[in-house]
Amino acid sequence: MTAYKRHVDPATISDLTIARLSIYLRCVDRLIEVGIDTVSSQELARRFNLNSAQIRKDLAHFGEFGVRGVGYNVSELHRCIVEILGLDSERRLLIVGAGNLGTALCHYSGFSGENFLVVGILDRDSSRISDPTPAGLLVEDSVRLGEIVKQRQVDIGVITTPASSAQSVCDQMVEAGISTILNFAPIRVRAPETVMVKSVDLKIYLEELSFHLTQRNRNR
Amino acid sequence: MTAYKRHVDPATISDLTIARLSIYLRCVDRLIEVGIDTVSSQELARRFNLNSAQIRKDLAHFGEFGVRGVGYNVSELHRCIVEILGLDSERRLLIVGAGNLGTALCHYSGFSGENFLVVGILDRDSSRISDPTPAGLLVEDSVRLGEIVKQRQVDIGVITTPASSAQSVCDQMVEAGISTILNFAPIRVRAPETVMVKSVDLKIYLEELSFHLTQRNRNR
DNA sequence: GTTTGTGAAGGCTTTCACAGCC
DNA sequence: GGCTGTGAAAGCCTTCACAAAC
Repeated sequence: MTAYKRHVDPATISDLTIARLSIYLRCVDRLIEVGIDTVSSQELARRFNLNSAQIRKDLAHFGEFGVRGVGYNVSELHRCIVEILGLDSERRLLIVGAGNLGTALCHYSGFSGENFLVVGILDRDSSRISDPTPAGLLVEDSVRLGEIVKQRQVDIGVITTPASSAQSVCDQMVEAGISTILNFAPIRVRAPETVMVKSVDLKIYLEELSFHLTQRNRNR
Repeated sequence: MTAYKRHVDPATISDLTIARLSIYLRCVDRLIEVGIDTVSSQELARRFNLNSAQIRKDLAHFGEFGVRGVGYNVSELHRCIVEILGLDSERRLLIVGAGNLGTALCHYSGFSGENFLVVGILDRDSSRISDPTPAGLLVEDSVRLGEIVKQRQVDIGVITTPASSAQSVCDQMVEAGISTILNFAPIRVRAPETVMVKSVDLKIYLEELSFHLTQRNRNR
């Protein structure tokens, strides 16, 4: 039983639209905090620096949530976006690579709060194994990856190894049956079509900013 | 004296092109490791899962680096991309928000290696102040932000506070003269046109993956 | 022969603007 | 009056395909 009706084939919905739904969810959260219970797309756009037509179009992919002449009911909108994004189900994460970034994400609230839960952190370097992370998880040996994925019902694999081992970790994850991977290693990992891989390279953001600093200095 | 000539107004170059230059740089790094010294756009595309026309077009914004019939000289390409992105200058970062993410980034190699250097980490919570981070930096009081920005010649401000304080930290950074900001708080911060703000919301990636897991389960 | 650099085409995304509804 | 939902327009990005260069 769903609270919303899809208007279009979900496979045709752009990742950009999905990413924006997350943003809208943050906005709606803030409106709830402030105690607002009805909001128009214009008001949302004005408050959070968005485009009202885009908000309406994004939401329209999933049904008709609004009331013409009135706007959207904030708590209903919240419920619908949560359901669309599947945030009403628990998602179990396994982090592979217990370096700085891996251990950090392990206790980063965004990664282990509400419906997301880190169920393990692995490394192949024996000197890191058994260091208890501040979150209370032990670092385990990555040779146990396959076993752990099954035992702990991992939904999402997170790669935080150096570039050199990322592809092999990805292969092991796919082999173990993981179909959804978040990769922080600075390399494009390859996986079968059926596996969803999302890559995030934090250094790219710094390098982009560096480019803009360079431009700024030239224009002086 | 620059190693490359711009063909177009840099302001018209898309951020997507700049982000890809970072990716190309990683690829070129790997080619250098492997000892390859000439590469065609086709070969680059094949090896790293890219599009050859796009590589050529991206590079063409900044000059003519290739030799027709031959390809690109790997070390020259490396030098040029480094220069375009401004990675030949030191970039000094100040992190504000000494929670899990902030302290993690502080010793994440991508953030404090080569030309990027974390010169300070601040928090307004007195219980966090003076905890030495593993990188050896002390957490300082964020009331000193303006002073520290000037003293330590900060180039890039990094916001790792909760959403609720992000806008105020951003305002303080702008006030202190920082023109380039990387924001990890899950909120769109507002800044004057002259300030470049890049936002990264790690939770969005998880929520996107969660959406795809939901789709997958429905289609069963 | 090979490969670059690039106009043109195609595809995708955002924005406009208004009919339809409250 | 107001606001949503949406076709059409505009804008942006990627890909194709080939002339120019080696």
